[in-house]
Amino acid sequence: MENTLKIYNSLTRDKEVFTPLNEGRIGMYVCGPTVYSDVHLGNCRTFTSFDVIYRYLMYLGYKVRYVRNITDVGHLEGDSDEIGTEDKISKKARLEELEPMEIAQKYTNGFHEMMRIFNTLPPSIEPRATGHIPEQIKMVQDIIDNGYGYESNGSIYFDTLKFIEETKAYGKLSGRKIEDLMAESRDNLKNQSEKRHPADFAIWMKAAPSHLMRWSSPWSVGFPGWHLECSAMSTKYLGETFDIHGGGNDLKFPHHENEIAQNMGSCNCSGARYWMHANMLLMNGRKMSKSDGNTITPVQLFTGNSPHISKGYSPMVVKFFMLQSHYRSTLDLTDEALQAAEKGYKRLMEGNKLLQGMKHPGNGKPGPLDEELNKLIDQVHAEMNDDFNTPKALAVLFEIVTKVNSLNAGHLQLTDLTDLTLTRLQETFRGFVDEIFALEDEGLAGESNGDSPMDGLMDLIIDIRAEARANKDWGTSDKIRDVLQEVGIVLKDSKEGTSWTKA
RNA sequence: GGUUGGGUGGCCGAGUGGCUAGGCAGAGGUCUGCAAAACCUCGUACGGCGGUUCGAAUCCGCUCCCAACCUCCA
Repeated sequence: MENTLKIYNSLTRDKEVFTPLNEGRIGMYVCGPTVYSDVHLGNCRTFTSFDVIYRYLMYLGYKVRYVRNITDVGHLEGDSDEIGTEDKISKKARLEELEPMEIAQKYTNGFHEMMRIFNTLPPSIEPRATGHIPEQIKMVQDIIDNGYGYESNGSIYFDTLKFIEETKAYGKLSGRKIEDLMAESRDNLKNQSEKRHPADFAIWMKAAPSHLMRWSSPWSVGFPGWHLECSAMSTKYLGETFDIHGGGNDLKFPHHENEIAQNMGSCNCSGARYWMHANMLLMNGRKMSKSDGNTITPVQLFTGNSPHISKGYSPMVVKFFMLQSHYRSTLDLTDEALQAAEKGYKRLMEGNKLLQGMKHPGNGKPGPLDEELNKLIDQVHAEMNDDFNTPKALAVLFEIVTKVNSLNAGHLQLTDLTDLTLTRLQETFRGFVDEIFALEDEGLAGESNGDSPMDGLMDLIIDIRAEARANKDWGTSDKIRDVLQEVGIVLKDSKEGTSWTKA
């Protein structure tokens, strides 16, 4: 098993050994949401994936600067680049009769709240597009100065055709063939377009009179193009060249391709060295889409208020469900799969709790079991090092859970492993559950510290039931068990006694 | 039509030349007053057709099907 970190680089379509630009430090940029409506569940998957990646990089000891933007201007509705096409934020502002910035703030707040619910860390820097208008104007100017931008009726377009002819550096990320792009007829444009070529894209747009969001620039009162903010802000906070750029797979083209072109076009520098793309969350085998009803909101998922699911699933169950697939694979959300995830999540968390509560009796001897456990510990790290393979890492953790349960049930003996191995096991498991996957324990089970009234109460009830059982008073004993079950508490009998968890 | 990635046992989902993925569901067993939980055992799956190879789910060719992107979307 390899113990060096490998990352699949979309740019080269290959897994590569990861080496940061500056030893010990990593700059990572992830394309954040456009805040014009409630968070989409797919966003949650992408940002949860990158949160685990962020956390794992830190777990490995790197100092990571994680930049994730908020796009609050420039993202147009429908077929873009035409004067008069509405900005998503502006449109929503008009519909809700609010200031554009109120819209941006409202949905940014909602986004943050959802990210908290999924127990993800905030990024180191969360820049907003509207907060970086001067930087974007400067980048437009640089692109013009380098000959890759042209003005047309107050708007500035990126001259993709010229960029392709001179650099051959367009289309690599998305696999588009340059010939195909160039072959696109200029007739496609008809007469209404200001663009010279269909592949050109706006980097600065002159604002229509009705447009609510507008800034002065050397060319017109207007606003920056959609792709520009990421190029400008990643450059500002991470430098002209940085380590990792991430985002959803659907941003690969044209967004990321254009970002690269802008970086090259403005400073002739390459931008990100490793491009990472998270794949789509599907439902019933197809991409979630609001337009055809094939969608579910995070809140609906939690409450069960949706025709697509039979009941609600907690945020951590949903997160666990996501971690059970690789970030580069599509994931199909189904009710059955969620039910399976719910049970799996509980098994994992119960296993962790049992393991953390174990005390080594001393006199542990190394042997086959000890060796096996140490192998598993190495393996779980190796799996994560292999392009953040969370499903495989989880599979290894489940193998450890089986061992832990066997130890607990007395089928295996703690004396067959060393004190050190138990400590390693506990640290590794805790590290993965708490620090890397960041799965919170929603069970609220009877904890060993037992200082809440609930714990005292449960101790009493369990004690009474134990007495009844000792007296073979099965009526009382079963009544306690059944009634507790009805209120959502499950009793678990074992040789060591009885414990409880919330159902 | 072009680009990219897929089709794995009942479901979800890893795996990329020989060696158990894992979770859930299902069957049998152990334990238990009975259950639950836990543990043990079990399915021998890789779209189809050819080819390469001692050996292929894994490589090559053909073919069928699916998804995403190509227009805003994580």
